[in-house]
Amino acid sequence: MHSHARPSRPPISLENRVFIALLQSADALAQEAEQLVKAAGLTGAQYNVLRILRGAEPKGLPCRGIGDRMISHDPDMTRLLDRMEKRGLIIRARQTDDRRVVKTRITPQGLSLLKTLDQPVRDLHKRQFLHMSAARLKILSDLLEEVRNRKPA
Amino acid sequence: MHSHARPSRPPISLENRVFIALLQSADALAQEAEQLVKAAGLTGAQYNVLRILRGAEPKGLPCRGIGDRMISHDPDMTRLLDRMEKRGLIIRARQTDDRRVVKTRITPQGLSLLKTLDQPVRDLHKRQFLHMSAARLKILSDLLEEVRNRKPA
DNA sequence: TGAGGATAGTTGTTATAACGAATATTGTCA
DNA sequence: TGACAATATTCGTTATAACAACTATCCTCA
Repeated sequence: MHSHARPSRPPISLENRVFIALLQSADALAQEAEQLVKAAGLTGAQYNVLRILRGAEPKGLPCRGIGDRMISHDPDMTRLLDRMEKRGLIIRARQTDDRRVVKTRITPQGLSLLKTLDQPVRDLHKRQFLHMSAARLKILSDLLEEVRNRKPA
Repeated sequence: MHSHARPSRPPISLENRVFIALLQSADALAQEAEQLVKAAGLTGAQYNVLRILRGAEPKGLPCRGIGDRMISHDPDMTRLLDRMEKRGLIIRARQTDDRRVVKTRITPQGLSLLKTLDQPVRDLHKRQFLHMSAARLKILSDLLEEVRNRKPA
């Protein structure tokens, strides 16, 4: 055996290739979006929370409900919301009927900040998929749905 | 105007839906993989580095080269590699011809650790896409390639 | 009614990520 | 050659993520 022999590598399966392609594509797209919202002083997670809370108006959502709806589930919702509350983007109020629950709502400031990002984000996504036909985008959308809706083994 | 009016939300475009679906799918798959390699005491990034370095044997790679090949580019390669070197998974040596460059190689320990994960990771990916036909996987693979190879506007 | 368990959220701690500035080395060209 | 830009990596600092333990409140049912 040579000391410089290439270590045996497992064959790359189709599944493996799709896995990697999926993660790389997502990371590239997410990076661009992250950069965009960073100009408004937001992280991707914070932007995501704001959008969720706008969609949850006027009722607001409990801490857990936000976590469930997030793209990538954040295990430390409390302090994520702490920072956003400190900046006046959201407001929290403990429920009177069930005092365990803290309902979070987006503030007018949060809403107006979010509004300034709506068009730029839409434009970014248009650019990100500009080279793909609507038909192929639809197929991609369906396939991704299929990936997500798999039954856990 | 009502105080409880729903804030106006921008219409959700097809591009937007695909963006979100892509990120959610990637996150779900990545989470499972992360859990798997965590059993071996590795983070996803560390596992990724080990695979890259196995593929780069016997030459090894400079710090920057590893970063370029990673799924999600880590801006702090130095300390990521520091931790791995401390655990004996990799070894670093400054080049003599260009003393700016530090070449990193995987150690036999790193290789054997990686080897114990090969089969479990392959099995996981098989399970993750078990419900999809090879034909549809191929289409997905091609579409993702199309996403990644877009020309920057 | 009251003990045990479930649920919602918080907090402490440690490790890692993110960002920028700094160091060292090499290439370029006036 | 010697100043200046480019390249490769490291370091200092701050913010955030990850994990686990903890508090408070509510629910169930013997």
